[in-house]
Amino acid sequence: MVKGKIEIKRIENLTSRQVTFSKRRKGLFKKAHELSVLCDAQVAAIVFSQKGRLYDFASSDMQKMMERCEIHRNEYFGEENLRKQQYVQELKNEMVIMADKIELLRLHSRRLMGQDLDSCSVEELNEIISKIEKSLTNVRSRKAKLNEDKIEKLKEEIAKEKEVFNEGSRLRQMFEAQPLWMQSRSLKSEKSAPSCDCGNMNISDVETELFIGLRPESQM
Amino acid sequence: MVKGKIEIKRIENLTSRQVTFSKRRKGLFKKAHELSVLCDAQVAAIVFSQKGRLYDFASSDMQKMMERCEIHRNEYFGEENLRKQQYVQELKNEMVIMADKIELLRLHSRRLMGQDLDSCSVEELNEIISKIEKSLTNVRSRKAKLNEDKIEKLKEEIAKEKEVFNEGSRLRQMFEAQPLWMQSRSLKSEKSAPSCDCGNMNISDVETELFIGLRPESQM
DNA sequence: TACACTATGTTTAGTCG
DNA sequence: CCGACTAAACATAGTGT
Repeated sequence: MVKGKIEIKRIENLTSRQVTFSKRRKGLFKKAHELSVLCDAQVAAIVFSQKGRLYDFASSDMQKMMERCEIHRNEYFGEENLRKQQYVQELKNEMVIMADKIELLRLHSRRLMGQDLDSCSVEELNEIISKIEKSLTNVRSRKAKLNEDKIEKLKEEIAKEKEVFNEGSRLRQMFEAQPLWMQSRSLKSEKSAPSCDCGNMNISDVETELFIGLRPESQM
Repeated sequence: MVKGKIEIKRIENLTSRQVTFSKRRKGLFKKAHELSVLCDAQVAAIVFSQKGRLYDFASSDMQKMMERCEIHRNEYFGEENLRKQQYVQELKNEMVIMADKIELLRLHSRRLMGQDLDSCSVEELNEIISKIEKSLTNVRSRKAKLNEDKIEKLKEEIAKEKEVFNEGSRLRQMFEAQPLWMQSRSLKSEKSAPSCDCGNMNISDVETELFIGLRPESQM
């Protein structure tokens, strides 16, 4: 039984630590109680075990204890609260500004729409008219641009169509100019496979054009 | 030097009590500290003296200590906080809605002003044009109304002026139609006082008209 | 008032059942 | 795991300075 003084540092042995925790906790609360009685003071002791379990002692009502405690720490808390209130106030101010902006924009829009003009002088009306006319010009020119673009596209399409049509009619002309024996031969080859062995034909460019017309890069 | 065990009850002697308070308080905090270190626990001790003075010890951060304490005891506080946060969130949501509204109104205005039309189709442009034309009609008709009102007022003014003028010229005509002797007499009376004793005149209506002309209810 | 001292009571680490 | 035990360490009431 060798009992020596102990170092104040974490007890590594779990069991020892738990036992000591229990004993000393009890001792602490006893001392707290004695202090409160002997000296007529309010004493509270709060202990959280490693596992997060709460043990507490309070000489008088714990709630009152805590309230008094909060008076002291309210300095911090109060600041926090004030900061939040200021933030809310800032938000509200911004909202007022936004609401004004909305009202102004709405009025502006309405005037541009030719409403709420009762309070306008002739000069103001003139200004609005000039704005609207300018705007009308802008919108119309935009529309005109779009329409022109569309027309341009259509023209191109028509041009292409025409191209195809011309190709067709040119071929037909050539076809009609051919001697009859050649016509029948062409018809026959069209009906069957497109493979044609026409090594004995002298109008070779017709054949060439026929294939170029189907290639994507071919243009007028 | 008689030292015996003491009863745990309030110390009546003030000085003794204060001394004991100091000593035992120190002891309590020391024990609290030892407990926290030896057993790796969080320990807090709070002492209020009779005078209301606060002494406290906390093994780790007091704020954290209190927060953990609040987890156990504070439902009201948490709710309060949550309520505030929700309020702030509501404000923020409203602001987002307002911002959207502003953006929409701004876009509407800009379109009405003939700007930012790139993304509009021809149909949309037609709609805008029809709006603007309607608006232009409105504003112009309002302007016309104002101008007409103004013209009406001016006409009235001119009519009054004319009235006064007519009165004057009629008087002049009558004056010129008078015989010479009467003219000189009139001139003389004009130069002197307007008082005229003309009882021997037979053109009495002239005299009457002269006075009626100055009355407010007289009209052409 | 405040500190130092010390006899004595109290607490508790380690041990045992 | 718990409680009991015990001696060493500790805390402190009363006292003196």
